[in-house]
Amino acid sequence: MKEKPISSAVTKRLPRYFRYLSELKEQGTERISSKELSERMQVTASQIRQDLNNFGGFGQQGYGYNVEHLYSEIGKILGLNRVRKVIIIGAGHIGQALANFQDFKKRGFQICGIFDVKQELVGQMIAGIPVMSMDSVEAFIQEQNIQIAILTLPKEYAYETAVKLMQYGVTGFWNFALVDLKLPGNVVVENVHLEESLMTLAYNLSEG
Amino acid sequence: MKEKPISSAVTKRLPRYFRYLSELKEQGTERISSKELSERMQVTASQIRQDLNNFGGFGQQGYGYNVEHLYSEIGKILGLNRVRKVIIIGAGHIGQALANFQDFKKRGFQICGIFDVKQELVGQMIAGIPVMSMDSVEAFIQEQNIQIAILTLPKEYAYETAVKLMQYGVTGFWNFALVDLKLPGNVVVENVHLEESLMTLAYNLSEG
DNA sequence: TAGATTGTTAATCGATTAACAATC
DNA sequence: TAGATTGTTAATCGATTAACAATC
Repeated sequence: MKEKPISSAVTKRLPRYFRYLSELKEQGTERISSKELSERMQVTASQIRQDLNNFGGFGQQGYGYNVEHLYSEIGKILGLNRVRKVIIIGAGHIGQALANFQDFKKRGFQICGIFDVKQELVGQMIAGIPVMSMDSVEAFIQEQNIQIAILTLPKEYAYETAVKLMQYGVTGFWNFALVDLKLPGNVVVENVHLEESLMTLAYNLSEG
Repeated sequence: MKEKPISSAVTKRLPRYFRYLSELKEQGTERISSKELSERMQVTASQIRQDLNNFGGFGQQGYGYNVEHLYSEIGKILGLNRVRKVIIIGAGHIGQALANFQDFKKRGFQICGIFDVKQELVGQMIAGIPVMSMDSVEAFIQEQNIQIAILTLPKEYAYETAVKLMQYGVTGFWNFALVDLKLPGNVVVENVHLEESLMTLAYNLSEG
């Protein structure tokens, strides 16, 4: 049983396939060929077939892919079929916006609490979720069995906080702080570096 | 004069170089070799030298790179040395969070206005910026010479709105709506698809 | 069956890494 | 000068695209 590791070039494209399939499903489209999908998505049909075949043969010669089935398979591959408990660290503007982010539920992410070091924020409700003190985060993670932390705190505190949260049991981070978290051990970090995205925009604008 | 197009693999790494150089500068480091920087950034020294040499020879044999100088050069390449006028379309949670995003100013992005179709939001102040009606966006863009629009509106309206804004004079979009904006003509679109980032996190968590 | 379209192998292309002569 | 480190060419690696036999 040799596990062939799938390149991140491929896995980063999965959510986009998932999105297009979700739209096709809503439109009531029953089947789609790699060629048709490639035209919509502006990629090559070859790439679509190669990508999907990393995970299995979901299509059928002469027919294409069944939209409903492929959608559900990619959902499973992405791990969207399970529920995950999440906390937000930092009740600032971005933390608040994310607490109100409606897509979480749809994707199995359950926001259980928001934490902040600022005592004056504690007790406040954000999107129906109470802001709690960072003092209580350890007990909360362990009692509630929290897996994921969303980091929306100043970059200065991101690393030390992440290390502590790991020790309490967190295994995944959605990191909005502008640092590269080099964490020891087996954790997953997904970065959203807004500032870098903004600079890329600036660069491309400067090109003409 | 043959303009060699620089691959996006390279240009997407520039903001990260910029960030590390900014940190080095703050620490007071005067010079750095590609080898030293490669260790900090966890990339190869070869890649750093290759990347930088797309834009010019910023280093010096036997010495390395002058931090201050390289920082400023990359800033110029990224186009951070000019001021750009920006509006936010959509005064929802993400729009509000971005209005409060402090890094804009630092990078030459000047938020001039926030627009929303909801009349009850009009007149409200967000981060010292007034929310205006979408009815007045055309005149505003033209009078104020707005270049960039940040799209934080429901995906259903993103495309039609973007097309209009283009016609009014906007040349760049920072798009937070979950659609691939295929816009006609010469505009720059930088996407921030939070939902896709979240799915990537889910996928990586599922791997173990 | 004939036509369509997959799954997969082979060819191409581009990006990354290694190596080293040039030079500060 | 000797040592360090660049800029750049060449080698390697990986990802994308093309092609086509298999098959629904």
